[in-house]
Amino acid sequence: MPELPEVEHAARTLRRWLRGRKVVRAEADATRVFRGGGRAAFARALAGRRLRFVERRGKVLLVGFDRDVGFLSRLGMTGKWLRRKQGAAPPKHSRARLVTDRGETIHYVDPRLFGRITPHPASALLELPEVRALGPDPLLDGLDPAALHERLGRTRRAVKVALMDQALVAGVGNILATEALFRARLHPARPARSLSLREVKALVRGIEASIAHTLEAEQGEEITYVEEDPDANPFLVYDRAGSPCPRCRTTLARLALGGRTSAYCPRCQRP
DNA sequence: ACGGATGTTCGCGC
DNA sequence: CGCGCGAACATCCG
Repeated sequence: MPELPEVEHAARTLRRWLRGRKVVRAEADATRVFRGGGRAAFARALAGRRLRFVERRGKVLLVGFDRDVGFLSRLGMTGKWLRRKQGAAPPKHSRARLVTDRGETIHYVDPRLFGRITPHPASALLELPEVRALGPDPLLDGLDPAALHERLGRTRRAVKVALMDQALVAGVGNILATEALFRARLHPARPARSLSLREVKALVRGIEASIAHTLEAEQGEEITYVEEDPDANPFLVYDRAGSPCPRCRTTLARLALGGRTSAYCPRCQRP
């Protein structure tokens, strides 16, 4: 479930679940989620701690508690946080848990184990190299078309590959890049440096519109992640290769770039 | 059964 | 150093 809009939704949800709450017990199973160490520290340090903040930077969640305790959470490809009432059966693939003073359990669930939880002092989270290395966050910082145009002009990569570089823009993944390029009518393989400022402006609008669109789809019941909605692909072109373009009805094509596939309209998005 | 999936990271080669 | 490519990670789904 992880790209900027989904992670933003996860942050808001986690914030609501844990606001004002104290963690009475924390558990962490021995899995790759804690690669890099900190599994024992997670369980030990969080017991008795009260939430201070849940922040997001790009696709990264930063969770802080009192006494300067905290952790960073990356959801990888299939990570998510879920809440279960007292006595409820744990969800499948629960990898770590926070039991609150209301008796609820907040599970970190991750079938493929691509996600990661890393304990750090709460005050250090924003200063971590992996957080500082992130480019501007479209929601928190906004995107400056002139600055993005300048950055895109410095690479020989395809615009879609450049867009997914977290140092250029934080939080854009395969879906968001695919959707934003469609909205901006830009071919995914266009060299990033070939884009005019006018085209970059359209791209920024495309990114913002795609984020807003996905966030809207996420708003609903507390555990309703878009991905879990069977048969409800809320995207314009992502995963729709072979279907008609929503704009001109031309059959959408598929293209692989940087190991990821894009759907695009060969008529609306010319090379 | 085979292939691909919203991410990150590493090694290899040019 | 920049960049493309493939692989690896582990599970599910069609």
